[in-house]
Amino acid sequence: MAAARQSERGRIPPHPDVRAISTQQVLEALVDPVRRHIVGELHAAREDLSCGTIELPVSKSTATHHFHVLREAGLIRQYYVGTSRMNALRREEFDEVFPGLLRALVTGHARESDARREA
Amino acid sequence: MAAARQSERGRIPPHPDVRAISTQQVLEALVDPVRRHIVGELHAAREDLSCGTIELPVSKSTATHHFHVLREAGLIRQYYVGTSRMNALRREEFDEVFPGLLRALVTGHARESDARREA
DNA sequence: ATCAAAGTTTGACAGTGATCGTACTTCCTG
DNA sequence: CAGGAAGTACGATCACTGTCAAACTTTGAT
Repeated sequence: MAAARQSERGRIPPHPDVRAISTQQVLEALVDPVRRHIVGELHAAREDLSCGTIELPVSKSTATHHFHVLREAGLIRQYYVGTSRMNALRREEFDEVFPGLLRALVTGHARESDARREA
Repeated sequence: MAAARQSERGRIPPHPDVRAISTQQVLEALVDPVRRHIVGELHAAREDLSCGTIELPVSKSTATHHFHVLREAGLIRQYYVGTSRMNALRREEFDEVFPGLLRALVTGHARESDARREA
């Protein structure tokens, strides 16, 4: 392979193997509402999203922190496209190790978002 | 009803309606490993357990705190029998509002307990 | 060559929550 | 009724984590 693919250029630290992630780590990641929002949006969008396209009520540096935590918890995979860092939900991989968990939480996310909108 | 049942005597504050519990509150309750252990034990035991019969690596006062959090999060129901405070997992109720969540987490609990035992 | 856009890194700060010991309450038993 | 068992309540620590601003890096456009 003569040239590294564009997606690989932006030295993003290696992603963890989901099988090496503990329930503890996953819950610590998902207990934060901002991070749960990110996961919910990625799940609903059904496509990869750049950090910037997900509206968050925090500063950019804080957002970076949250994406970092999600990546370390095996929930998202990140790669660069130009200057944008893309985020992909690691659905299948995650589901194999924590069956039903993502579904259960995203259900709650959707339900409570609806409730907010109706209010 | 001439006499209050024994179970009702020990003024335990009223239990919340599970439908009024947010995902946020549930996750804050379950992110703590001690509390997850309690839930796991209640789930495995398939019967109500007094606070004292669940071994915990913390002091009594801290244990009280954890049971309190679980009760407020709609995960357990408490009642007195003599001087013992019994704890019942609110399975069905909880499952109706957060379908799949308990199952998903207890699965992880069991799996990781097994891993520890094998080591 | 610049410039702007998109994120990252670093350091500091503040709020929260888990923890403990001590003192207190209730209930059962001898 | 005295003693013990089972928890609770209260305050005080202490560590962690979410937050931000400021300075920096990399990439794409003009």
